[in-house]
Amino acid sequence: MDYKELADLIFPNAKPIEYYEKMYPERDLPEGAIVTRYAPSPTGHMHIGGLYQALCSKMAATKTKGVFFLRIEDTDQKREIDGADTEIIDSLKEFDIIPDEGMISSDEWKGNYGPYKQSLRKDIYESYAKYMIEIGKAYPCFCTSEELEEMRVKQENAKIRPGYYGVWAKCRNLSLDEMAEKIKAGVPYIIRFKSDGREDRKIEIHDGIRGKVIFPENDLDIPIIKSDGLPTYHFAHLVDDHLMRTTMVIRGDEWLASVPLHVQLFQEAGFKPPKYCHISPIMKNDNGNKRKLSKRKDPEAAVSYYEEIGVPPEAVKEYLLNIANSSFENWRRQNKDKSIYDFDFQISKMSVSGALFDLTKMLDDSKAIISRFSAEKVYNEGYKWAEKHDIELKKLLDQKDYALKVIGIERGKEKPRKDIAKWSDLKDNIIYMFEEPKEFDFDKINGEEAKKVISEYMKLYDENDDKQTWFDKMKDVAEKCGYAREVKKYKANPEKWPGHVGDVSTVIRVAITGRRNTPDLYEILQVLGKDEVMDRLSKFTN
RNA sequence: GGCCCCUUGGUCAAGAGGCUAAGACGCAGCCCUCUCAAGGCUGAAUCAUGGGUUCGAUUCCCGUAGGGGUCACCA
Repeated sequence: MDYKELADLIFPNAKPIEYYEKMYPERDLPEGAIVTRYAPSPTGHMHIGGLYQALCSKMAATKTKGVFFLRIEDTDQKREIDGADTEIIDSLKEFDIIPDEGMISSDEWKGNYGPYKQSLRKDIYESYAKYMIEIGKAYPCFCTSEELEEMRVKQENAKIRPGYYGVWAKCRNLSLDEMAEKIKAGVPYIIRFKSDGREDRKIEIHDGIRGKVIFPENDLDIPIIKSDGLPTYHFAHLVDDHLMRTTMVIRGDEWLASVPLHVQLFQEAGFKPPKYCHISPIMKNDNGNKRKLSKRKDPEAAVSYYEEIGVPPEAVKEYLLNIANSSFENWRRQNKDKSIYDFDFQISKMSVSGALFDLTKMLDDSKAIISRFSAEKVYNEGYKWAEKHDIELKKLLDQKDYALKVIGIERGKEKPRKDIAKWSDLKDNIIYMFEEPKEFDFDKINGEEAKKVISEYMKLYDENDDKQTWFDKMKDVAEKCGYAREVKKYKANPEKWPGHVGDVSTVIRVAITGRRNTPDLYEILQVLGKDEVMDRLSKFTN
């Protein structure tokens, strides 16, 4: 019995790897092009950290005219959640982080290196597992989970490093004949990697974000094929990223400690390892303690949260990009209308320590983005959101032509209004333009005095006035009622008048909108139209 | 616990052996021919800690503390 015979016994039908090597050739890409991927497990809702990884990967690939693909890592059937894969696909679409290749539904994909879903690649893994056995780098292990547990307890009690290695790796030293015998006898087994690493030797790793990191070599004979016949993460990573010709692996830093194993796997298999980039998680301050954003505890960890409160996907991305490369926000200020893909994203500039999530800052980004949207876009996005989350807002927006005018107030100027951070702010922002206010809290000028101001104003009001004329009339009203025409003059001699033109316009503002603070009053009156203005004002004079 | 990584204002952070240690969010104040939102200006606020190396360290080295990650037939 030799390795070849053992391999044939275990995987009699597996194709030689040359078959796949030919099927998935090296990619013909320009110099320096990065081939990278987002490779989530479909185990739950899409997480903001996942979106962050996908964004960074897409940025890196796009910048170098490379390839960004989506691979679904569903080798753990126990943890798999139905529909999670399509949720991931949909989320990426929603955020316009479109993969060049990868799954486009539960069972379809685009691209020449598929399937891009691990459960569909079982034959491929078998070929490569067989290959590993043939070259003497893998072997069957017959230990039961009870035996492994027992071993772990022993190791723990003896205070030695736990794991399947060295003298603890019992099956590693079985003769090939013994292995074959057990297999023929039907003893269940898994396939393990045969590590030649030594724990007392160091390996230097060059991470694309962290720089040089030194680890002990891996000496664990880790499982590569589980008893269900599917590969473990590590082995699937080796096979897939080799065959998909990945050049850069961008993933969460929980994988950093596995890099010695991974480069060893590539080396022993005779393949070229990718460049690794481990990104730090997004954290949250929990009572003074920093911790990873958690799907269970933190609503803001789920990407769906932003859709629910109505933060545009663009804003979420911009915020994430700020965290990734802080020079982004300066760039953005200089390049307000450019696509994010024009930004010179540097994966190496990413922070090594995890950033605390800051919703306030994201909302600030969001305000800036929404302020630059056209009225049509605000209308459309707001409407889409309202249909799902706020039926009353939807009703208002159903008066489309009028709603567009309302939304257009102070929009499209050099300094557009920045007062909407999320669609859930919209209704409160515009409601008084649709419904007459019911409560009026006049400020300085109230009661009979306010009535007088209003009736004087009604005498002069002409909807055809331009803004200057309109404001001059406001000053006339102020003067007529005994207030200062100019704020400045008033401030110079506050004892001379009971108030100024600002106080007077506040009366009109409150009478019309029920609020003391609103956008430009002139524009509001224009949009409301003469009839409505007179109607609202006359309530106070009758 | 072993191994690995990290530590600049409240937050995100730039930075380099010698700088008044950028910028952004937030906060405070002022300005801006009507209020807000903006915008402009100004301000308060930072190099975890103890030792070295050095003429000089926040930057380099070592230790300490704190934080994070990892040690599965999970990814």
